[in-house]
Amino acid sequence: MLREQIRDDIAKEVDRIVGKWDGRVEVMRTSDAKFGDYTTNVALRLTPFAQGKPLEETKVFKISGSYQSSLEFARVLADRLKDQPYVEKLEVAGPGFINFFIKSEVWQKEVEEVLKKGSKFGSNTTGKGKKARVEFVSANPTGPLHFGNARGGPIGDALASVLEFYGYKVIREYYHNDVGGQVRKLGEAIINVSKGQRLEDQEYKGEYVQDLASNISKPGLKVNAKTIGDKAVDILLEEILKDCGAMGIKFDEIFPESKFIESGKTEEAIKKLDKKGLIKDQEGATWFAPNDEFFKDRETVVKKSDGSYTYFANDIAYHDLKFKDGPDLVIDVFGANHHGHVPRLQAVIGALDHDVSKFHVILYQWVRFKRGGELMAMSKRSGTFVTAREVLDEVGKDALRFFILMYDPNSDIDFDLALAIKKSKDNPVYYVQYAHARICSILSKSVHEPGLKIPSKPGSGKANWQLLTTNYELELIKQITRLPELVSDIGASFAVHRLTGYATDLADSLHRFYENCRVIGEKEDLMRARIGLVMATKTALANTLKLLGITAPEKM
RNA sequence: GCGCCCAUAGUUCAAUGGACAGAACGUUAGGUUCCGGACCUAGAGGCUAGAGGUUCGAGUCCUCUUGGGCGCACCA
Repeated sequence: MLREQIRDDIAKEVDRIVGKWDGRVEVMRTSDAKFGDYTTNVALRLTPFAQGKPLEETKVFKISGSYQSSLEFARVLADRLKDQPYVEKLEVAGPGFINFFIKSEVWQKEVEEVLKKGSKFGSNTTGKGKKARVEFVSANPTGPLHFGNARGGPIGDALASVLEFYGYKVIREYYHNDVGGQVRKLGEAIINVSKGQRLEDQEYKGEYVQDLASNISKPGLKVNAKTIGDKAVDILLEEILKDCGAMGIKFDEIFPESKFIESGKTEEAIKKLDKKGLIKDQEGATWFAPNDEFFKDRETVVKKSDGSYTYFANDIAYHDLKFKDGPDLVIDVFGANHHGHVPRLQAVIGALDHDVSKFHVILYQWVRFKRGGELMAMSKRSGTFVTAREVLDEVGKDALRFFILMYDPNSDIDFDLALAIKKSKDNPVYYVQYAHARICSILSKSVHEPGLKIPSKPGSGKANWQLLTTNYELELIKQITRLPELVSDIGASFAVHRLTGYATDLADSLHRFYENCRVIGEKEDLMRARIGLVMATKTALANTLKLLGITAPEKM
C-alpha cells in the first residue's frame, strides 16, 4: 500500500534526523486536492514548540540543537523525501504539514493492481492466522426482534466481514437468553391471555403474545408457565433468526444460556473464580467480589439464595468459553443499556486469566422511535415497538442496512417509520447502487464493440493506463485505492460506519467520471484503459457493498 | 445521588487532535440529438447547545452549565 510505503519512508528519515522516535508517523489522505494526495503532520508532532516556551524545551532542539520550528523541521524532512520515486512534488504548508503530490503514473498503474486482486481487492493479511469472535444481536427472546435490537445486526455482521477482509478467521455468534424469570413471565402472560384475560393487563402486552397464545396454549391442555415460556422462547428465537436471515445475517453458532447451566459450565466457571478468592457468600447468596477499588460497592450476585444462577453467572461461563480456544479478538456488540455490564465482564475476563486487551465491547445507542412527532422508547413489555420485520418489509434489506450502518454506533437514532418509508427512495444506498448498475451497463455494452476484447477474468486486462489523464479519471482512481486503507483502519478501530461514507464518495466519483468521460466509442486504446478503470471501480464498489452486506445490482 | 452516551446546514448523517467543518436529501438556477436523468454543474444555507480551560491547532481532550437517552436488582 502506497500509504504504508510513504509512512515507512518518512519514519526512516525521521529516525535519521532525530534518532529513534517511538511515536507513530501519521500519513493520511488530504481533505483538499490543493494539499496534494497524502499529508503528514510528523513535523508538528516532533516539535511541540510552543510560543513562549524556551527553544531548549523542544524535542528536536534537544536532539539536534538546530531546528527552531515545526516549519523549519518540515522543510529539512521534505528535502530528504523529495526524491522518492512516487513523489511528483512535496510542499511544506501551514504550520508544518508536508504534503505529498503523487505522480500520475503511480496512480494509473494502480488500476491494474486492482484488477489483479479482484474480489480480494481491499483485503489485507494483518490478521492472518488469527481468530476473532463477534457476538451480536443476542436479543431477549421474550418478543419479536424490534428495530432497536436489530441495530446490532448490521453493525456486528459488517464488522465481522471487515475482520475477515483483515485476515481474521471470524465466528459470528449469538447468545440466546432462554433462562430466567422473564421466560416464566412470558409463559404466564400467554396462559392468561389464552384463558381470556385482557392483553393490556399482562406483563408482556405485545400483540405477539396473543399470537403465541393461539399457537401453543391449547385449552384443556395441562400447562405451566415454564413449559409454555420455554416453547414460546424457542419459537421467538426461530423468528428472530429468520428476521436476521432476511437482513442477510447468518450466525455460525448459537449459544443457549440454559446449556451453560445444564452442562455444569457455569458451576465450573464460578469454582475457578472461587479458587482465586473472588467469590464470597453473603446473605445466603454467592457474590462475585474482586479485590478491586472499582468493585467495592458493586459486587454482583452470581448464585441466588434459591440456588439458581444469575444471568451474570452464565455470562461468566460464556466468556470463559469464548476465550477457551485462544482467540485473538473477542467482540461483543451490545445495546447501550448493557453498559453497566461491561466493567464486570472485563473484571471477570481478567480474573479468569484471559487477556482483557483482546476483549472489545461495541455499544450502540438505543433506537427511539417517533410516532406523530412524539418520541417513544421501544419496549417489549409495554408492547410499543417497531419490529425489524416491519421495517424490512417496507424499505428492504439494503436500505435498512445502509441506514443503520450510516450511523456511528454512539449516536442516537430517532426513527420515524412513516418518514423512513416516505424517504426510503432518498436513501443514499440507491445513489451507490445506481453507480454499480451504471457500470454494469457500460461493461455489457462494451462487449459488443467490434475488435475490442474485454477481459473476462480480473488480471487478464492490460491497457495503457497512462491514457487516464483527466482529473475525473485520476480522482476516481484515488477513491478506489482508498478501500485497502479504510479496511486497514477499520480492522483496528472497528468503525464500520465509515464504509457507507466511502461507498458514497466512490459512487460520487464514478458519476462525475461518467458525465465527463465517454467510454464506449472512444479510440480503442483509450476505451480499453477506461473500461479497465470502470472495471476497477466495479471491483471496489462491489467489494465495499459485500462488506456492508448490501447487494450490488446489475440493473435497477 | 453516582456512572455511561449524545447535541454539528432546513432534514438525515460524516469529519484516527490538523489546514477554509463535508456529503446526501430538500431548496434556487442551469445541463447531455451521444455509454441508464435514480445522474451532473453552480449557488444559498453553520458562533459545531452555552461558558471557561489545555494545545502550535479543539466539533473532537478537560471542567462547569443546559437539554435529551440509558444504566446503577438475589431482572435478563
